Amino acid sequence: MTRNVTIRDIARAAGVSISTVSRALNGQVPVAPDKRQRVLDATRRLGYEPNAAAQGLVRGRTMTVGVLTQDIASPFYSEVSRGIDAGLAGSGYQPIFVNGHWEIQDEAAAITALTRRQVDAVIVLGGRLDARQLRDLHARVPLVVVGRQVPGLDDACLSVDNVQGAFLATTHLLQLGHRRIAHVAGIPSQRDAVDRLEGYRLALAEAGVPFDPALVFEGNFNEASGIQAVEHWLGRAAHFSAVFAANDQMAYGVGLGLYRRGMRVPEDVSLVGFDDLPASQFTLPPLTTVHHPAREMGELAARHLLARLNDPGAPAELPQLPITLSVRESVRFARSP
Amino acid sequence: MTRNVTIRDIARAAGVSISTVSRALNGQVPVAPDKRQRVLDATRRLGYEPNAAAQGLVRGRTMTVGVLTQDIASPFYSEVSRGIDAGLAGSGYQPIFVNGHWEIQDEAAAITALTRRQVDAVIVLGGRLDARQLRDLHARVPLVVVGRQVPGLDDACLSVDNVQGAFLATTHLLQLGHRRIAHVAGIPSQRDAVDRLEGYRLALAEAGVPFDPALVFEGNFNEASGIQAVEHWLGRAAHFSAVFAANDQMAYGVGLGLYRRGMRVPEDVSLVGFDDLPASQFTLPPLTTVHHPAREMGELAARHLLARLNDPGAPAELPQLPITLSVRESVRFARSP
DNA sequence: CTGTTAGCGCGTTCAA
DNA sequence: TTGAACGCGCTAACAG
Repeated sequence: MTRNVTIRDIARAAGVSISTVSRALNGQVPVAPDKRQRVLDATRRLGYEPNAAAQGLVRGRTMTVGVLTQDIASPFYSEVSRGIDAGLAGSGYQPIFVNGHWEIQDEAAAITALTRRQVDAVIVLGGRLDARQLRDLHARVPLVVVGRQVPGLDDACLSVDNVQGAFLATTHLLQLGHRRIAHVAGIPSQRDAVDRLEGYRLALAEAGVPFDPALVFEGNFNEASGIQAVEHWLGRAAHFSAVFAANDQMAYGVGLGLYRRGMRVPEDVSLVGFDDLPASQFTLPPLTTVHHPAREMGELAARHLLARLNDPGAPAELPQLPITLSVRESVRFARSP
Repeated sequence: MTRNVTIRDIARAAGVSISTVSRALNGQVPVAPDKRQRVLDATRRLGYEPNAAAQGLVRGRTMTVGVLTQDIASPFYSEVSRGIDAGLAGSGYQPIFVNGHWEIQDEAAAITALTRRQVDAVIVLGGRLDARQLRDLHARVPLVVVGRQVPGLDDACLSVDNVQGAFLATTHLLQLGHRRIAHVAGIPSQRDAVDRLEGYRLALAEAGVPFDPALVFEGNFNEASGIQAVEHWLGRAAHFSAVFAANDQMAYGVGLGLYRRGMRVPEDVSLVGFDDLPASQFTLPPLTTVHHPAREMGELAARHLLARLNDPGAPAELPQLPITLSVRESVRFARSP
């Protein structure tokens, strides 16, 4: 393409030095009004845009915050990203998103890409990067980890009490009289999954309902594993009146699996999810689910980083966001046996 | 944080000049094996990462392609983005995503942000930017516009034949005996919406079914407007046996609206969507919908740009991707009247 | 094969 | 208030 117009072109066109152009544009230092005007005119006329890379090089700040997400099309992380976008709006900082694909190597490569781009801060959404790598990163740049609790990085982690959320969901079912509650768990290597299973067990224990391993199916957080769970249970004639899925996507799958077998939600089986994705308001029936404040977490992470960027001495403390249950229509009283 | 380690630190540590470091790392020019090794060692030991901004400055290429998307959490554009991500994988180019929020001003600001960052190419997903702005952009940097057909920019646009897609959907319904087919249209200022309405009308005309304006509801591409459409029709006792929604999200809303009124899909009403979002495989029932090759479009856009970046003289031609119907379970024969 | 040097575009001293 | 000059970190001639 044609060579970009640079500050020198503007200087020449306005008949001033490049430092005057710089000053007129950045507006910290006083500049004679007429010269300022000439610079502004030339800028507009030639369509000048300062080169961000050059600015970053000399200023030592690039005004970007890197966001490592796992899958740009994952509904849950998209919500967090949207929050980040909103939290950064108007701050002058720009998010740059990279994908880790839930693969340690991709994640590491993505972090490297961010580092090379000299991002001023980093937000990591989930992922498998181990604690050491994250601590190393934290040592080089302000960091917030969303959706994970990393040992030794507590004040940089923003997550929700998953045990509590699952407890809430299960208790809701229990209070409605359900006793045979099945659970579609998530990937056991992910802490969230483990915690949610834990919350489920805790709630059962508290209600004096025995835990039955046959009612737990290990899924992978995708819709398909919800279907598999139903097939699995029905194939072995397991008996249950409710299902708690470790995320909404698996709950959708459960709904479909049940439908395929001619069973209705909530008439035959009650169903509760986890995450409260926007889509869950529109499923058939609308899904009762644990509300995960994804959007808010993103926004909070962004604002927190901005605060630290503007005042490195600012106290770190990230609050833990409350988790609630969104009660909709996928749950009913258990029929008396 | 602590000052970054630079090429000079490596040079010192390895006892060579900075140009040797550069050469050893970039590996185009021959370097003595022992020196190369010393450089590599120092690099690893000090954790050196080249500053991408500085590289970009001198090379004139930043190895990034800017992606202007509208809403990072929109299921459709996420799919396209995922395709872009895949298409760029391994090329050395990195996508950087910015959001336009379907607001001309935000879009313009986002483009400016990309320009300032000296992106080597741009992909625009939808949006409201007018043809002039896009042509200006095209003049400065290789560009592909996905999901829109911009006058005067034909060889840079990648979209699908929306008329044809809607025609396919409507014809499918007609062939199954439906005569009263309602349509939830999209935002009339968006070309896709207009084209899909057009395809619907064309199909009706070809089948000799009169067009009834009372059966068209103008939605806004969100789930909620699907519900509204149903309320609207039922409120005026409109009579229909099938609904074609201009996108899947509105189709979900239609499904829910119908459910609220005690009507079942497909037993009482047949339903067809447009886009074939991943979620449509798991709705109740799985949705028959026009398959929009979103992922492929993203990938194609990326590869196309890569080709042009590597060989600016390469022929431009972007193919038009075929559009098909994904037949699932939301459609049935019309009951004889 | 290697070191020295000249910029890439910009912000920021330092003098004037 | 302004311009000249320096340097941010790096690559690419240019001499050796």
